[in-house]
Amino acid sequence: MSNENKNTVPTNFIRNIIDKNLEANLYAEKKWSGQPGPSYAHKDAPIDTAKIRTRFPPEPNGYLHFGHAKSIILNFTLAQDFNGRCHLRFDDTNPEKENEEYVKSIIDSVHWLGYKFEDEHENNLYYASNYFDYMYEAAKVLINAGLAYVDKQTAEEIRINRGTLIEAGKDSPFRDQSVEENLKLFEEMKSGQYQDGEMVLRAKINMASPNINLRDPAIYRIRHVSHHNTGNKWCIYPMYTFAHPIEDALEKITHSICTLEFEDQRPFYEWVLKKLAEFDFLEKPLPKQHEFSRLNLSHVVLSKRKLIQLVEENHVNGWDDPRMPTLVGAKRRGYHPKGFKLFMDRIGVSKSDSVIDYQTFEDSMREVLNEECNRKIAVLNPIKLIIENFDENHTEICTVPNHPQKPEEGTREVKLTKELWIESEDFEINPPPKYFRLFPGNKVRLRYGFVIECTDYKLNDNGEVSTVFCKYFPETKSGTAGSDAVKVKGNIHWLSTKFSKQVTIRNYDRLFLSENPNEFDNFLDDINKSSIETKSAYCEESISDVQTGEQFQFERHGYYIVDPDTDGDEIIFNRTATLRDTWQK
RNA sequence: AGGGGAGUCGCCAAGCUGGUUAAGGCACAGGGUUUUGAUCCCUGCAUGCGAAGGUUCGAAUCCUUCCUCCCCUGCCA
Repeated sequence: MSNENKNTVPTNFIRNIIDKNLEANLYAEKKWSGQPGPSYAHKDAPIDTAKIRTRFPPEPNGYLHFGHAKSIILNFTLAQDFNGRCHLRFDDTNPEKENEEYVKSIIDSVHWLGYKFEDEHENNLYYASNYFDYMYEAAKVLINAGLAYVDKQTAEEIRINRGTLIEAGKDSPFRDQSVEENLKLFEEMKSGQYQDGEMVLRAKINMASPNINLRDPAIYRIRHVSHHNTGNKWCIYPMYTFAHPIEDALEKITHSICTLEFEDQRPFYEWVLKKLAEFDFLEKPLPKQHEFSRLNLSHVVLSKRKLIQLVEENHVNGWDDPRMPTLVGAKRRGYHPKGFKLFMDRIGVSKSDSVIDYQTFEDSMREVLNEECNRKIAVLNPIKLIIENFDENHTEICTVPNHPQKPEEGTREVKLTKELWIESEDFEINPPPKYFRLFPGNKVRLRYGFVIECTDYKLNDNGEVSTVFCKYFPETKSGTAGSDAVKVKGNIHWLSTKFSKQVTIRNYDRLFLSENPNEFDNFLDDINKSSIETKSAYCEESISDVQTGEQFQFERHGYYIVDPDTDGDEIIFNRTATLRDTWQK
């Protein structure tokens, strides 16, 4: 099936791996009972109808950001394209940081991107915390096999004895404790007889391994903390390194895709699965971990810590501030799910560290917004235009297409009168070279209306242009036979001062000035002080019945979305992106 | 003697079981269409694949050495 996609979607190393795995019939006998579980739960189950299984495994300890979008889109499209399934699994093994608010937001964001993990056949929404019994069981399998032990060293001692990057570690004095003793202590850990940090369960591998992750990693710790899902049932919690491979195996994941920093972890991931399969706790085929490089975007900060700081120190207005690179922020900004997908297609998936130009992201959004958005007229920086030879009691109806490339979207009417608002940038007293908008003596077309010629202008007390005067050519009405009798290069938009509505505009710009804000000692020093500009503007009358979330292109300006702050009296628009502008000043 | 990764056009990225002129996208530059200086359409854009050697009729693809960058010493994920 990837053959069909080769023309549209570029291939990547993960697709190649899956192709090979499928050719090798690796999953031909993989069973799936419909519910995650160890070998005994799947033993008599039918062959899995899903050709592959992937998963998106967020920890519910924050809001999803653009980097997560890359992972979500990767995992879900892989599942779609290869006739598989993608699970949404909350990796909630650390009760201290996680909560239900994040769970809800993450589910919303995945849905918003357009992905479903549940349908009439399967509900693939899972929680690692629902596997705690299995993990406890798995830990005992390792203990019984002499492959795990309870260590009473302090955290400090363990750290010191781990050695360094270039020196081997030292064995724990508890490393050769009997299986019985380990079983007893682990049981006591579970039943709450010890304080946080008093002891820890460790895998017994090799304290001299050059890979530090294999120097007897901790796999269970004591935390007397209530868990958002399991409440007070547990006071011991598995570590990510131990829990994750088990979660994948229980769910029969075939391809466990994560970012590059987990590469060193892969040997332990494989160790856990191999051992648990040896003792029949898990059955083959086992999941395989594959790593790709995480998303880096110029002018954007994506570290969870920094995002939290931006919100908590009020440098932005919350997680869904349209300037935040969160998915809730993106939604409010007007960035489109289809734009995210196009963007991901464009940047590809590889293992090399890369920084993508923000422009690539923004341009992907422009491409889908151009397609998706109907047009409206708005005057953002108004000055008055008076048509001297126009009857002041006359209202001329102008027919305006809703989308120039999509006639099926229909037309609407806009009223033209003697007194209009036009954009102050569309008039110059002394125009720069090649300027073809309005200036004294020049002709332009009032878009969808008449050709006019500038006759005069008036300044206000500050010396700024306040009013422009012109005459119009009645025979040049757009859509009529003689409309092109007078040729003009320029074409400007306008709104009747009588028939227009005042709205509020929030023009957003990038939050950080530098390409890489992370290079600053304090990234906050790089914040763009003018990343938001709020102003009042005029919009055509047809705007009055819009709903929150509706998006438009304001012709010759950019893409705008109706903000949730909108209420009956005041319509608020957020600027998603400007139009491309090749007319450089 | 730490280990694990990565280096192909300004930014991404195919190709890498060696074989005609090194895909494609974005950006950029020209041209065309256009009642958005938007969109759209055409054209151009690496004798070069981190560097140097080597093997070969032939190397981005194989070998050797070197250079640069990223990740790893949480009872975080």
